[in-house]
Amino acid sequence: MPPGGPDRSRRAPSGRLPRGRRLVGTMTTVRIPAGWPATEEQARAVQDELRGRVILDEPGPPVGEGRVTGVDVAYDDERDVVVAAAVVLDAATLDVVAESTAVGRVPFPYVPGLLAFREVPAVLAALDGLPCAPGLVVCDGYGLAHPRRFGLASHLGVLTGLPTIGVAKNPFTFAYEEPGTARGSSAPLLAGEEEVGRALRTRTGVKPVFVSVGHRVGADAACAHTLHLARAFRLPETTRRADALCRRALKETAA
DNA sequence: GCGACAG
DNA sequence: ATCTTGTCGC
Repeated sequence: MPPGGPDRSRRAPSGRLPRGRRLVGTMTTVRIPAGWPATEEQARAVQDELRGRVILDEPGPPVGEGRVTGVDVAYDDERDVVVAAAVVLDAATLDVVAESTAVGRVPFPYVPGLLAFREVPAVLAALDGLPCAPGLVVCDGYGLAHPRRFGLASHLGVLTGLPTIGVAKNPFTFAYEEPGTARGSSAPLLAGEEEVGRALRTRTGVKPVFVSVGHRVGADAACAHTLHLARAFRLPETTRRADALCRRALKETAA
């Protein structure tokens, strides 16, 4: 190895060179945890056991103060690769404060109701790689709104102890009445008679997002945070940032 | 039994 | 989630 570090004169074929901003922050390699569920039955048993540890009676952090972190995951199932990203924003300005990514092998197939077993190890690693405390964690998916009331946001909350909420793009199997057309309008997300979340309109006249409580945050606060984070677009800035980062990291991992 | 089903 | 071109609009 010549002085000055790796040889950068060798170039990938033109056009395959990553353009744009370089990845910043840490890039962790994830191992599938020992004892990670291998079957759907085992995974459901884990959910049934951990569900009792969810905390639902805390109001959660104040809106617009401290830090808020978005987490998301991208896949290349062909290559058995998963990349997670965690992006920390200043809650007042929504400026990016820190970023972290993690790469690993896909630990579980996609099964509705068992999404967390696919995403959690990589997300935990991405959170671990952050140089600062995450504050409130906003997940791409559900928390309480789940067949066994223990979705991704609940799972991540219990494992980390952090306050979490889930903001999903689809109603999953749940029912809801169309909320009012104005930004800020909401309607209950229902599992039969039980309210498990809210359909929340973040942009006037645009399809709502589906908010549910994860861990240590109440439903009203979860919606207030979501509205605060989704000023210019339908989705919260946290998930937009995390989504963009893990996709970019996935592409640059393949190359 | 059949279909639906966060990402 | 991912596969994918152009297209309409600010």
